[in-house]
Amino acid sequence: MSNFEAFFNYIQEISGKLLSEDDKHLLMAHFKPKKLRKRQYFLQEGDVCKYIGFIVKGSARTFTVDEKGHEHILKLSLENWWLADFESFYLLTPSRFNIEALEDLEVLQSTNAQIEEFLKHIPAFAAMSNVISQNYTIANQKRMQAAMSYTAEERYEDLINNYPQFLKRFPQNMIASYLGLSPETLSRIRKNSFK
Amino acid sequence: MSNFEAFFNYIQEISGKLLSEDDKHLLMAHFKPKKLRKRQYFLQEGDVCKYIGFIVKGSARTFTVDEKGHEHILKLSLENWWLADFESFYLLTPSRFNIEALEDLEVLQSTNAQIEEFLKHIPAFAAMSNVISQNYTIANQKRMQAAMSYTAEERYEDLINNYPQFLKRFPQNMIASYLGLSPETLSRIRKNSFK
DNA sequence: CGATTAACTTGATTTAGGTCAAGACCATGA
DNA sequence: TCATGGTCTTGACCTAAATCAAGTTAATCG
Repeated sequence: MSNFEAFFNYIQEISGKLLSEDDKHLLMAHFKPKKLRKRQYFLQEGDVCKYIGFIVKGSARTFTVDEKGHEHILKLSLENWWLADFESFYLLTPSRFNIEALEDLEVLQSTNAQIEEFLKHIPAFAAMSNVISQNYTIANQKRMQAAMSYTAEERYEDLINNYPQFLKRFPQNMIASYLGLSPETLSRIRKNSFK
Repeated sequence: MSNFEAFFNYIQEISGKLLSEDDKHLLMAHFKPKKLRKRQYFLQEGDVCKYIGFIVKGSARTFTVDEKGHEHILKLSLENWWLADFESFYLLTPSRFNIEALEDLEVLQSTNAQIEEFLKHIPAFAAMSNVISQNYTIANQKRMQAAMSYTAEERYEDLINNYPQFLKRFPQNMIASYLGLSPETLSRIRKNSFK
């Protein structure tokens, strides 16, 4: 199953450990492939985020809608990223977020209870989990700092440097929302930086 | 050693597991008490964050200084919180942050290499680490959402609800900086909300 | 293929919050 | 004790970015 090959490689690469055949069978037994078409929702506001998904193909956005009906994108996700509202997933509380496929999406998904089992029984999976936690903490810290200390223009430059793939995969208005800008402002920033 | 008693209780409470006498001796052997007076630095920009500290008493702020010389507070920390620039601590890269005691500060500190040992040999410590990672991820997600979708006033109300201790422990200009506001703006917000 | 909808640009105007400046109110320590 | 420096408030002014509006270009789909 080629879906799972990519997934196994990812786990082994990030963790620096090998998966046994038993490990692989356990993962295949409890990660279910799921396909979503563009615009379909992986999670809707108010629902509990029962599943975490590993993105095999496609992209998604995690966003909120405020009282004025404005959308704010918190996260943009691509292949080999994990997809979930972690607050809702860990605590089993209703989510304040929506997660929507921006392109046709293929994920391997599993439940919180299952993840606990993987962590207990698959050393490579546990090691991967620790590395990812670290990476998340670091990325969050950086993003928070950017949001607080940088101007709109600096945040855009930062994105170009850190996530150049985003520019190819996501429409400009999504990027703007991710940066906390109106689409008009981002359009003007791009115009100015091209000279 | 009463410093360590509070620390042990914290680990046991968060992890839901007990520490053996051996565990406690190992922790006491490799967490060093350290005192800083108000205004002293736990970490300076450009240095590698070699130590992680558990705050036994006092408070601190983590901040950057931008090109214009403006300070931005990223984190305010109190008793029973961990103190470090995690990016620098995990990756051993020079830090972009300063960490300064806002009150006389007592921490128990240890190194990255030692933490790895604790994680390997002390189950309660490893469990605590996982819980804290979860809590951090959730808190970061919330804070990012607040920064992106809320007005200055809403962010202040959010702080009152989530961290009421902050108002008693930190001067108003520090709170303002933590919220990404000028001190004048916070002063005006407070004035308006009292009627 | 056209037709419809979504994405992007550009200009005019508004606004939330920042900056600058001055005064009031404090703690702290020699 | 009062001087000194940090903290908070208030007012006048400024600016980065949002909003509103209209037109243009690019995708999508029957």
